Amino acid sequence: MKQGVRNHLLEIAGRLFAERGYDGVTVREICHKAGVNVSAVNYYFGDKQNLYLEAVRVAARQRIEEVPMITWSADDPPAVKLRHYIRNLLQRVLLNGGADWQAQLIMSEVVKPTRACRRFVQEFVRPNFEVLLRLLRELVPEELSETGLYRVAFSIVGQCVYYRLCKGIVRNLAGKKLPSLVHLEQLAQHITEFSLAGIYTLIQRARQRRRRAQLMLESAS
Amino acid sequence: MKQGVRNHLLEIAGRLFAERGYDGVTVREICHKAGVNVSAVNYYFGDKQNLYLEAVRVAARQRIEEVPMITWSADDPPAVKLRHYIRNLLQRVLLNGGADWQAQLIMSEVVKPTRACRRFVQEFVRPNFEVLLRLLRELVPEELSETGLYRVAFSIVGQCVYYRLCKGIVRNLAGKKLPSLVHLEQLAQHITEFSLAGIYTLIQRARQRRRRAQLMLESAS
Amino acid sequence: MKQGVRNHLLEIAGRLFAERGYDGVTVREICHKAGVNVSAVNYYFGDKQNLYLEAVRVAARQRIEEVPMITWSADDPPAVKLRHYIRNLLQRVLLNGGADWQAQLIMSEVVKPTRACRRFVQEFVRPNFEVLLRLLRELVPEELSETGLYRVAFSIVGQCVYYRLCKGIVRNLAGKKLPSLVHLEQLAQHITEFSLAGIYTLIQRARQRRRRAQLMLESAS
Amino acid sequence: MKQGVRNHLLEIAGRLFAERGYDGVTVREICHKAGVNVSAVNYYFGDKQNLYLEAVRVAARQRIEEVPMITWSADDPPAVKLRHYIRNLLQRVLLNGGADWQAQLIMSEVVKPTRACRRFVQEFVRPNFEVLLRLLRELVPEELSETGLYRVAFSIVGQCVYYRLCKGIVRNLAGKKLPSLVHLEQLAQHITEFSLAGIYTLIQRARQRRRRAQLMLESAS
DNA sequence: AATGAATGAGCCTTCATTCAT
DNA sequence: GATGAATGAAGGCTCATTCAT
Repeated sequence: MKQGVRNHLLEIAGRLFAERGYDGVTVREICHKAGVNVSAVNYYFGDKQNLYLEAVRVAARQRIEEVPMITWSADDPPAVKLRHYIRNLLQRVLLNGGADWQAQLIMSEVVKPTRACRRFVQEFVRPNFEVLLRLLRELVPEELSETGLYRVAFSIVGQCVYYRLCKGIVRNLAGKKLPSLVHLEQLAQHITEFSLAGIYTLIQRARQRRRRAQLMLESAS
Repeated sequence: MKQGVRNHLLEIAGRLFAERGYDGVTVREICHKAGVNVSAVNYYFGDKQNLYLEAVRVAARQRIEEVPMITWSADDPPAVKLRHYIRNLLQRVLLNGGADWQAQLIMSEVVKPTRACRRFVQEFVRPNFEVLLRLLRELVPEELSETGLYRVAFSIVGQCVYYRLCKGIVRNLAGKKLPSLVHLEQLAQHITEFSLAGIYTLIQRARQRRRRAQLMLESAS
Repeated sequence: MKQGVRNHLLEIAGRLFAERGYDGVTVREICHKAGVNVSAVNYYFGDKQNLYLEAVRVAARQRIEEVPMITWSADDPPAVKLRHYIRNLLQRVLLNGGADWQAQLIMSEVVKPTRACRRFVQEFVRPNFEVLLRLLRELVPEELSETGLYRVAFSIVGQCVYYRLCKGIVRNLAGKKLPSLVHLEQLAQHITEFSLAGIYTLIQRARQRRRRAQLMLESAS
Repeated sequence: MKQGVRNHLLEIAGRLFAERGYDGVTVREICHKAGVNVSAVNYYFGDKQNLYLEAVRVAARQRIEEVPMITWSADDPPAVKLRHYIRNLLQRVLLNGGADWQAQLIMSEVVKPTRACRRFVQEFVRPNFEVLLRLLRELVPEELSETGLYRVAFSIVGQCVYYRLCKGIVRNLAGKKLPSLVHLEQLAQHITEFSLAGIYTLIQRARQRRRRAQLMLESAS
């Protein structure tokens, strides 16, 4: 029961921070809505800042637990792995049930990292990104430059997180089409296909370049 | 010189708002940094809120003036138009020179619209989006559903705005590769190719579906 | 001791409000003079307005407690009742000891009711006035019109409250005679006699009018 | 036309000050409603304080001009003079047409004199009061003490000014009877009769006291 | 003579935080 | 361990006033 208050506080605070931002929420309101004393925040977390930090941390941890990184069998074809990765990312990013504030909170930090969270956020994002990079390396052998690889990775991630970051805009532009648009499986399918097509084109183009270079080499010899 | 103070105030305020958000900036600081009186904000704009609103408006207007929407000749092939559109969007979104705060400010509103700006932002975003939709309709004839079309549009926009929205993350993950990554022309080229590949694939898939359906129809007759 | 600060604040604030009016007093000064924090007013009363309202309320309540409405025995002659009433009103209205600000504050509201206090003041004044009306009805039977009755009542009240409302003027005009002028018993005696004389005259005049009317009636028949 | 602005300013300001008090009115509003520049008040009057002072002065002067003190023929019976005096006072005090703010403004100062106006107000009130005192001396020969005389004078003045000072209360208590209650002639008639009755009673009582004293003197000799 | 842009003191209030209990 | 009364720094804003024109 002791931990109960602390967790309850984190839950309430996270939700409010996600909704209205750090400055948009007062300690009083958090405590009031949590049904505890005004100084509970300071008592349990020392600081409003620290409460915020903890809330983000908890949000991230819970999100990861709820949607753990998939583990592939080594012999899965890379294209399948990519689909899994994308669906995984979308799951983390898209709303699911009542814990939407978690994604919202994390995204706020991703977009504009607080000084308190900067390192934490990086440590949260980087591993996921490196998994994606390794995965893409399997798809696109040595033909593609490192920079090109990063661009592909960002293209994929960008498509996914857009639905969360610009949620308000998407909702407004989509209108009645919204539910079918953000349908998880279909969306994952779309982004995967769309991206794979892009990747294959890049590969072909790289191959063409290589062949052409070889031909020029041969004709030159 | 009369307009000087007002504009200077907008410049300073916009920069700070973009950096630290509405609540993260005090009127006092704005005025101090602008080298004018504490009550200058109230004098010129009546309100902190109104100063913010005006700053966003100015940012958007300036951004549009600096990077006006391209006008295509009617006989440009759609693929070329798309490249133009994407480069245009990237130009608006990516940093250029000292006026980076403009894009930053607009993006903040796009991600989480203030009540004061909600309508304004929608009126700012929607027209651009509809240009894209019409453009995509030229590329993907009747084969693609409306929902599919929206997904493609969002995929394209998502890739572009990602570099701004997650600027901090991109910078951190890219490290030394950052400059070459965000090189405007190359980036526009990449996203265009990547997206066109995706679009063509969708078209082919749609055609295949149609043929298969026809075959089944013929064999059934 | 808990209530101490709150009450002290009410005392100080009431005194100052009575002296210099609502706008003439700052929250800072109130708190400073009360020896408490600047935000104590907001803490205890939420609002400067509310502090004022409460101060007026307290002043009225205390005044009523200090000088409770007299209760007559039913067989007291009306003239005696009137003397009691007048002395009672004078007591409430005239300065007594250190709590002069209470009467002052109430009178300010009577003269120019704040929107916040309007209803409250009416509810405070009306009952007292109706007691007077009933009392006068005992003195002046059906001979006097309702309007005439009200005029008498206002004449009585006017004489009493004058000493408070125009206290400054009275003090200045009276000079050294002030203490003997505002001597409670003598003043009550004066106003009672003065008013009773007026009332009796009105009654006689009314009776004469009635007799004359009767005579004309008889002579006409 | 030059004086026009100054006078217009005084008119507008007086009206507003009477309505909402010194602190309840801003210089900006006065100037705005007068259709002149923001700094006109400072230009013409140097000060807000000074504008207020002038406004009160003007109000008093105009009031005196509109309702000049009556001059009696020496052989008017004192009772008639008193009726004139009372009607005169009521005229100055009661609302008449659009210039009600003048009386209101003067009364505010009478009730609570500003430091700026204190002496001025006294000089305005005292002469009128002394006229009344002389008049009463004609009615009540040496029988009445000085203090008694003052009490009578205050009783008369109190009845008159009550209708202005407690205008709000009177209006509220009187309800529909208000118009007939404040009818100038009738009200003057009432207060005169009421007061004369009181005076005569005092005289008779004084005479009785004297006779009794004489009788005791004679029986003692 | 008259303007109005600009000033800065000061107001009420909010808020995170502390400290005695 | 937990409370909540009390704090004081700081915030946005209003307002009378000034000064260059």
